[in-house]
Amino acid sequence: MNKSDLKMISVLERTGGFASAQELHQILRREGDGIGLTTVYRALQSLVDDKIVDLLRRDDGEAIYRLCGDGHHHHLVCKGCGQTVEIEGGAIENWATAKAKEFGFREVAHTAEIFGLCSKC
Amino acid sequence: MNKSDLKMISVLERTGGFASAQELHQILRREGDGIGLTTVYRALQSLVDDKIVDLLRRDDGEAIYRLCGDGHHHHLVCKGCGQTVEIEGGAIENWATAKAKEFGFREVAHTAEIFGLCSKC
DNA sequence: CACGAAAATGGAAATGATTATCATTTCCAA
DNA sequence: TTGGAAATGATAATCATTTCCATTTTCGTG
Ligand SMILES: [Zn+2]
Ligand SMILES: [Zn+2]
Ligand SMILES: [Zn+2]
Ligand SMILES: [Zn+2]
Repeated sequence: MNKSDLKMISVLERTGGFASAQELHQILRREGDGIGLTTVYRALQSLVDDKIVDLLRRDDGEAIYRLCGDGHHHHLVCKGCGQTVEIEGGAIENWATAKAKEFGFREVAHTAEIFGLCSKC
Repeated sequence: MNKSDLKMISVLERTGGFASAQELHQILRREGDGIGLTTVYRALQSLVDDKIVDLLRRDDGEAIYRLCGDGHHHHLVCKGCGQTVEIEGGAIENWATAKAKEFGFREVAHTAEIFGLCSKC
């Protein structure tokens, strides 16, 4: 956890929803920070490794990042403004376990996200 | 649905699980087909538009494609060999609807996939 | 069959995100 | 203070995907 990591956490907090590495870099530059693009990528990767930020993909494949709470959870994401709500998996957790067992799969993990328009959008 | 589209369906059937555009192109070339990379991308995109193949992303963001049955369903994917089983969403469908309503989201869609190791791997 | 328009094709160049290099700077403990 | 490790950032390299454009194929019509 070095200086750049903290800087990335700070800008992610301020921007709220998602952002790509390139966008975060531009934001910092605009604010007068001379941080290099290389360092932005390195810091984000480090935060992803430490499970402090989530990495997901835009439709075009570009990586986007967001701060993410501890523990296992899922997301409800607004397609309009990017606002993200962390939610419990509820019944999904059992569903995933049951389906995996049914087909003889081991060491299972799962992903589940809901996309839609929030009340403001 | 032109000649190239059918060719891509054929090679996807033969390879079974996932494959990237580059990989599918190489396979066809190896088989003596002189198809161009551009055409491979075009055909795959067309099949995705027609919902005949699924597009998802490798960890590094590269697009991978797979044949996909009709209607809404989810997947159980082997991390080892890529074997994919199409499964029903079951409890997920209600979970997604309920969570969306709870937070005032409209026009919702969802994704859910389970990853693990199949009995052979 | 012959002709022309429209669609399909594929090679080459352009694009753009991400990663690799590498010289320089910053940290920090001894 | 100092020597080495870690961090930094400019630049170049990579590589999937898209764009361009000239050529070929397809296909309906006369
Ligand atoms: Zn919104
Ligand atoms: Zn879960
Ligand atoms: Zn397997
Ligand atoms: Zn579903």
